[in-house]
Formats: sequence, C-alpha cells, structure tokens
Amino acid sequence: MDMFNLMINQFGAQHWWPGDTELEMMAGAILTQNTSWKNVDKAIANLKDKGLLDIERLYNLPPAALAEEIRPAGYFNIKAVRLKNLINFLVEQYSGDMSLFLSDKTERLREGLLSVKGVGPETADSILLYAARRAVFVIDAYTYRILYRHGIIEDQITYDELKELFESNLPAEEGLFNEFHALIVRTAKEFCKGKPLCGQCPLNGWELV
DNA sequence: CACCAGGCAAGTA
DNA sequence: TACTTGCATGGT
Repeated sequence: MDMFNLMINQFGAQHWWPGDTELEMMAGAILTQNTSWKNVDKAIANLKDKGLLDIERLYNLPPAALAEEIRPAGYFNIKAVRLKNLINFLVEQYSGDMSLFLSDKTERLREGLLSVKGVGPETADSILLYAARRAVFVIDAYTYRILYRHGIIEDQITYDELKELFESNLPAEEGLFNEFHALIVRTAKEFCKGKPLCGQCPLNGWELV
C-alpha cells in the first residue's frame, strides 16, 4: 500500500494546522522552528490573551516586548525579530491587508516570503499550504528522516528536490498535501524515536505512491 | 545528567 | 561551496 493510505489508516485525519486565523498560523510557522508545538502553543496563548495577534498591534510592538510574550517557544529574541520581519513584509508589500496577501499568486508569495530574514523554505511552504491553502508540499526533518531510513532518498538531497519528488508523484491537491504532511509528523513522532529504522513502523514494506 | 523539538542565518575556511 | 555554530525553553 502507499504511504498516505498506510498513515491515514493508522492514525486518521490530523486536522492541521492548529490556528484559528491566517495570522495565527503564520506566527506559528515562525515560532515552531526547531521547537515542539507544545511550547509554541504557550507563546501563542500569551499573544492571544493580550490581544496582540493582530498585524497593526504586532507592527507597533517593540521586539523586546514581543520576545517576552513568546519566551516559552525558545529562541525568543531571534524569533521576535523574525516575526517582526514577517509583519513588516505584510505591511510594506500588502499594506498590512491579509486578504490582499492571501489573494496573491503562489510563486510571488513564495518569492516574497523567502526574502524575509528568518523565513526559510519550510516556513514559507508551511505558510503557503496551511495559511494560504495552496497545493504546496511541505518538507521537514521528519520527511527527510523517514524517506532516508527507508532507503527512498540519498542523504544529500536538497529541500527543493525532495519537495519535487512528492509534488510530481501526487495530484496537486491542497487538502491532500495538508493531511500528508501532518501524517508524516504524526508517524515520525510515534515511531522514529531513537532507532535508525523502527521495526514497529507502519510504513515497513510500503511504497511512496 | 544528556538529548531533542514541525529551522534559519551567520560565520569560517 | 560546504560545514559549523548560535539561538533557548520545556519535556523525557
């Protein structure tokens, strides 16, 4: 059986991305860089509680004050600057208008996001897939690990190459890419702790597509 | 106690 | 170009 069906049979739908608004999902994409979602959740709760999850409020908030609110997410000083950079980008390129940002073309959005310091390929693609709901496949460390351990890819494969491997072998459907990435994270969390290749892995004997 | 978590940029040679 | 290092809290 193929990878997607093995995972969804095992775990069911994951209902990603956690977040009620596009801005919340975008902030979460920065905050979760190399950080567990549990810690990110506390940081987002702080922002929500103080009514700061708003483009204008964040734009006018000093980085040091933002850093205090997002402290539980770790790397708080650098993430405060990164989040400010992303907000500045929205204000300067889209007049701080989220609907304007969300209606732009995918290629232009990705190029713009990648020009923001602190937004790399995974963060940009997470924003495109989960906030802007584009059919963009998100690659992360779990995706590399699972495919590498199962002998599907070489370790020196690039982000864009691995992304292309999925996108060229799957129908370009946003809903599918959303669930697929969430299931990869779920599967890795359950079965990829420690051992190079877990004997319990539900993907043993699988096919990519 | 060590190690990891839904990365990224800057520094080094 | 190809590594290496800093960033930092919270859970196991």
